[in-house]
Parts: sequence; C-alpha cells; structure tokens
Amino acid sequence: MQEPLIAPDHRTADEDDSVRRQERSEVTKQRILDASERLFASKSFASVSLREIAKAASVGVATVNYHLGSKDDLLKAVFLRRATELNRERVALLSKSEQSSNGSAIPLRQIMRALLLPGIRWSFDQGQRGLFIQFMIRCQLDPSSPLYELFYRDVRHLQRFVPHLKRTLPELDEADIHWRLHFTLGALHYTITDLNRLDQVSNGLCNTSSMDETVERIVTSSEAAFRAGPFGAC
Amino acid sequence: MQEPLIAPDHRTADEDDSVRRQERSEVTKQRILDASERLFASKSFASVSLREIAKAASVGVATVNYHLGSKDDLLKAVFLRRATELNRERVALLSKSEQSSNGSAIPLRQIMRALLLPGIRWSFDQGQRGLFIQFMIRCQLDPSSPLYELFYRDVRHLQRFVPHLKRTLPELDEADIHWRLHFTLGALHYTITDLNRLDQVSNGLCNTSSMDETVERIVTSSEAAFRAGPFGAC
DNA sequence: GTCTATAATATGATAGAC
DNA sequence: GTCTATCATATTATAGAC
Repeated sequence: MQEPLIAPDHRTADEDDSVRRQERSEVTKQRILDASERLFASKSFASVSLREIAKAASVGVATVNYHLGSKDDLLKAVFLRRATELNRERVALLSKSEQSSNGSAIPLRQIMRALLLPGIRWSFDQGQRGLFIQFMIRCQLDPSSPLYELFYRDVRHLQRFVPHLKRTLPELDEADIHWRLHFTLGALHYTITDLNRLDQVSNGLCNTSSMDETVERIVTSSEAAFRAGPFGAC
Repeated sequence: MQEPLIAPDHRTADEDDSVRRQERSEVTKQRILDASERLFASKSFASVSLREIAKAASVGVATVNYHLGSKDDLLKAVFLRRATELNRERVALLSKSEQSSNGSAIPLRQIMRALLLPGIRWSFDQGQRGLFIQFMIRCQLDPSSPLYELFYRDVRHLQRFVPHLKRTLPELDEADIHWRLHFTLGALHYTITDLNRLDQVSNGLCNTSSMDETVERIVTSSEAAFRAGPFGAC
C-alpha cells in the first residue's frame, strides 16, 4: 500500500519495475471504480452485474474481485472514494461565511447557499462527480443497497448547520429548524435526481440547464420557507 | 374476466362451482399483489425474486406467473392497482376547494393541502397504502424499474394545479410556479420515504409520528416558499 | 496483475402431474 | 388453479495458467 521510503536514485531496476506495476495497478482500480460509478448512477445496485462492470472497465471479472473484493465491498469503495468530499465542501462554505460575518449571525441566504450549492454544483458536473451524486442519492433511497445504514450515521455535518440557523432565526425553535432543514434537503435531492421531470411537467418552460439559475431558485425558495415564522404561531 | 350476466338462481351446480373458483382465484391474485407490494416497498425491484414473492404469498412460483405473467408485468400490475387513486384524491380535493370558493381564486393553503395531504395520509396508513406509496416513489427514482418511463407520462394531474396557482398568485409567472411545485414535491417525497432520517438527525426532537403535525408543517413551509415573490425581483 | 475456465448458486419462466 | 420438477440462463466468486 505504502510507497517505499527509499529515494528513487537508490532503486534497483527491479524496484523501479515494482513501482511502475503498482502505478498501473492503481490506474486499473480507479478505472473499475469509475465504471462502477457510471453504472450504479443509471441502474439500481442489484441490477448491475460484476460482468457489466468488468466489461465497461475493459478488464476480466476476476480483476474486479482482485482489487475490490466482493460486490458489497465494491459499492462501499465507490461510495467512500467521494462521500466525505461533498460534506467537507458544505462545511467549508459554512466556515467561510462564519469568518466573514465576524462574530455576528450568518445571513440566512449564505447558510442556504452553503447547504445547497455543493450538491447542485456536483450534479451539473458533466464528469464523474455528476454521476456520483446521482448514485449517492439513489443508494440512500434503496434499502437493498449495502450503504443504506451508512447514511443514517452520516448526520453530523447537517447538525453543524443547526446552531447557525438558530442564531440567525432566533424566533424558531430547534424542531422548526430541523423540519425545514428536512424539507430543504427533499427539494435538493429531488432537484438533483429528477430535474428532467420538471422539464417534462413544465413543457420545457423552465430553464433547467442553467446551474446558476437552479441554485438561485432553490436558495430563494428554501430561504422563504425558513422565514415562515414559528410553527404554532400561524 | 366479466361476470356472466345470468341471474344467480338460474345457475346450475357446475356454474356455481365455476363462480366460486373464480372468486378464490381472485383472492389468490390479490394476495400475490399484496405480497409483492410489501416486498417492493422494502427492496429495489431487481433485488426481489419471484421465489420470495411466491413464498410470501404462500403459493408456488408457477402460480405467480399464471396470474400475473412476467416479472415486469407483475410490477406494472402492482402499480396500476393503486396508482391513479392517489392522483384522483388530489384532484378531488382541488375540485372541492374550487367549488367552495365560488368562482374566486382558491386560497393558497387549500391548494397546498390538496397537493400534499393525500400522499402524507397514505404514507401514515399502517396497511397496504403506506407500503404502496413508498414503493411508488422508490420506483420513480429507480431507472432499472420498468415503471420509470411511465411516471414521466403521468404529469397531467400536476398540471391541473398550475392555473389555480397562477390565479391565486398572479405576481408569479408560469416558470416560477413550476419550479416551486417541483421543490414542494421534493419535500413531499423526501418526507414520505425518509421521515426516519429526520428523527435521526434531530435526535428525536421532531414529532414525526403525528400525521396532522407533519401535514401542517409541510403545508406551512411550502406555502411560504410559494409566497416568496417572483424570481427576478429579489 | 490479469486473464480464462469453472464451480456453486440463484434466477425467471415453463412443462406436466394432479 | 396450483403444485413440483426442470430448463436455460445469469449471477458471484474463485482456482489456476501465464
């Protein structure tokens, strides 16, 4: 796993060979993960076969097993390769806003943007990130996926948003905030996985191809939902 | 398929037998559909096997095929048994509001309730309806399900809401309305399929066991999102 | 490391007895 | 109508050659 600590100029010809082979191996592994990500994004976990994956990655079936173990392990590897990255982006945006507000409450719009922008941005990515985020959200709703439980543990980064929302909206209690956070995430997930349906329902009236417009629209909508005063008072 | 038009008292003993057998057959078919609904609600389409279904319905594998045909046909039958019912409920609530408002615009809260109440109500149903709505939403997001395309055609009942929203909120243009309808449906779907996650994230702080509270909260939140003024103007 | 070949098992669908 | 038995096929996983 670890690169040997010997300086390159002290390597023998055999050692050089070994390093080159390791690099080639890593490339193959990533190619398998890429192919898996692509397939899992467009089909449910159970309906993708290892043979399909092997074919898409241009390797033999055994190579998949060699690098990534069982099918369940493969799925976890696909997930783990990028999962934390998204949450890190969210929290990074939140921290940046925290710093620039110099000790006073973060404006609601900035909190919403930190929560929503990374997911939307990834979903508009034409490359692997766009595929990944679809795969990720689909797995969350697929109870037959081995990741299902994993998601339920991954809630800490969301909880980081709560104290900031409380401070910015002191008239809301914590339950209010959690409920609206939930509805906001619903809008986000539906937007990421099913923007085509909006196209369909609206007969192409909505411009779903602009990332900036999509972000501004969902941020505006979510902000308004949060501003709706405490629950009992209406 | 059709019940014979002969009056019961003119039936021979053989005909009575035939009718009884038909009824028993229908019961078996419904039992298979119930079992399928239950399994598809908790696992993805591809990961449920016909053998599991047969076992759950206490029939042989061949009986499933006899009554429902192929696996794809079975899924469609499970779907069709209840699919239109939900949309009918929505449109019925909308029509009722239309009548009671006597020619003037329907209050926004009533429109939201017509859109959201049936789905939430079904999801709180302890029986088969609660299972069905989970199955339905999951299939919508599962591109390997044979129903995937079907959903994209099923948009007319949603479009019925648009003119009413336009009339109630004349400051919004049609694109605004479609976008917010989209976000509202996202919140709804996420609430139906993943209310447990809210429990988890909020550490049990939110009372997710009350249907009335859930409805009022999502209606309040969606109403506020629709009231957020036209998109360009903020 | 990567392949081909194969083992062990599971699946959807159907034939045929009752 | 419903069952058991079976077909043809597909699957995951692994053994063994190179």
